[in-house]
Amino acid sequence: MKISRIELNSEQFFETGDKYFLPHLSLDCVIFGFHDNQLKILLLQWKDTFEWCLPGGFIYKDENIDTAAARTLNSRTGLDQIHLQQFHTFGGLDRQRGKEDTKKIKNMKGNSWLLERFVTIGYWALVEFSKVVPSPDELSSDCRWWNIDEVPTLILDHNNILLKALHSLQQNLNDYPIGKELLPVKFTMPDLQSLYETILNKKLDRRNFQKKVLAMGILERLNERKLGGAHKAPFLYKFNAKKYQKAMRDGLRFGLS
Amino acid sequence: MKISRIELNSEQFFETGDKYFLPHLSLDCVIFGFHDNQLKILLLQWKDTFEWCLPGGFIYKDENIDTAAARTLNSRTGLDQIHLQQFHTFGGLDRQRGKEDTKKIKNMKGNSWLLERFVTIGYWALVEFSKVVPSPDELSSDCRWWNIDEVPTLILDHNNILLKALHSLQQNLNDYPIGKELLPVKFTMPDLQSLYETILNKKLDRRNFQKKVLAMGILERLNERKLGGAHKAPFLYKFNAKKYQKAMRDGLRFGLS
DNA sequence: TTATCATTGTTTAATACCAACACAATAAAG
DNA sequence: CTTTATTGTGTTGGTATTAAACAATGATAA
Repeated sequence: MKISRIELNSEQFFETGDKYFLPHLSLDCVIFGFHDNQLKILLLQWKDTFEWCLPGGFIYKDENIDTAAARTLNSRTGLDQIHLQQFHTFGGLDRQRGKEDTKKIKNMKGNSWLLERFVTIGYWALVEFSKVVPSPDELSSDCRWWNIDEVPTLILDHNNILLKALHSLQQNLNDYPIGKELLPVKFTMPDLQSLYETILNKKLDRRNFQKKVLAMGILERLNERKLGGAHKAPFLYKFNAKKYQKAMRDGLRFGLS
Repeated sequence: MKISRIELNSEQFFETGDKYFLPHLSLDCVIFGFHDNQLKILLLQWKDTFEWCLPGGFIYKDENIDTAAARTLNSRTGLDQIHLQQFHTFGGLDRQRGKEDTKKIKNMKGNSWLLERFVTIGYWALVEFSKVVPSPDELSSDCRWWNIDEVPTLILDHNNILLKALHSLQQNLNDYPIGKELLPVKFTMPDLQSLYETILNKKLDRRNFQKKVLAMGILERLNERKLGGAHKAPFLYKFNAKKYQKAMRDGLRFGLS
């Protein structure tokens, strides 16, 4: 489905955005990628204040919130058809930009709807690093990947939102498969293990890990090895799309028997 | 903390509520209780349309969303200091009351802010059945418990919200202790097992269940038995408050080793 | 008063599962 | 060809889970 919406310039946006968007409500996306054995997230930098923040968005008055999240993700990455996981809604009283920002931010006046208090809906997404084309929006000067453990101080409570997203992702690992979205189509067992270790932030046993993920029944081993490394060449694997999706629906763990 | 807020009558509420509350945003509480071996939830009935719905509320412009949820819970049950678990935010385009409702609902006019499209934040809570004093609000004629499997058709997407809340609660059982909020102070092992079976909607093995919950290390067996039953009198237990809270914080399960 | 009943409390056995370890196979580098 | 670091696979011992056996007990009814 093609999403076509009005594009506002920053002045129009600051002054009349509340004609198009739900007031007091926003969404923020924590977009995870994986590259060079490092977990990364996509951050945006404000044009005038140079502050960093999560890529966020607003919800058109006649738009589903999940659709709005997908639209936001698409705008920053160019990607489509990505699973977005809503994980928490943040509604503290501190979620409001200060009046002093109007002095710094071009075109923003003291009565802008953006200076009101906002409740924000948090989503996270897993995307394939190499497929992303980071794109700043009208209000930002830069959009780029940051290593998860080098993220700077972000505006408002965005560092807290990131923390909660990471925690939600870690919880998710126990119940749902992961990797299809973060890895290239063909990958090795060490690649997958490294991904898990990075997200969970701990070392896993190589041999038991292999047994566990194979037991999930969502992997297919190819008759190919990844050559070029300094040592024994590991097999390449790919996900079985059907079984992967089934596991995404039904989950991998089960409760008390 | 005592919450003191303006009380509006229904006419004022319909006409000027948006002066006090965040527009387009609401919250809904799925309040679980347990009685006669049945899982129950608290529902509210609209005065004029006789439709049933989840007890919901709105968020004052200078109020934290979690505080608003606690206030709503308190208004319907009289209870304080209850853990409220936010589980999902619902933002479909169908979340809007029809214009025809103005004909049925007294004092509601066609331009009421309540007829706009709403995004709602879902919370669930576990409460002790016997301590609740169900109290309708200004707009509702009835407030009472319903067995979870006898819940009628609710307004908008409230049946779906309930379903998601139940699922979230079931997931929660795997990772966090439960029961302190739903059972009286002293209870038997069969009581606790019955609670788990009801929520999970499946039978559990009596002996293994006992071992499992005792292994959690949050129960204390009293030198008392529950007499009056037709057969062997079971021991009474109570929760160790400190250990229970620790388990609530840290969880009971751990991820991949 | 006593046998019966249904349920509870505890123990034990069979099974599945998992962390930890051992060792052979192998691609690249020298 | 030998060395090296890593990968692929198998084994082991311990732990957790499931399942079953059996004794204990409070109420009920003969």
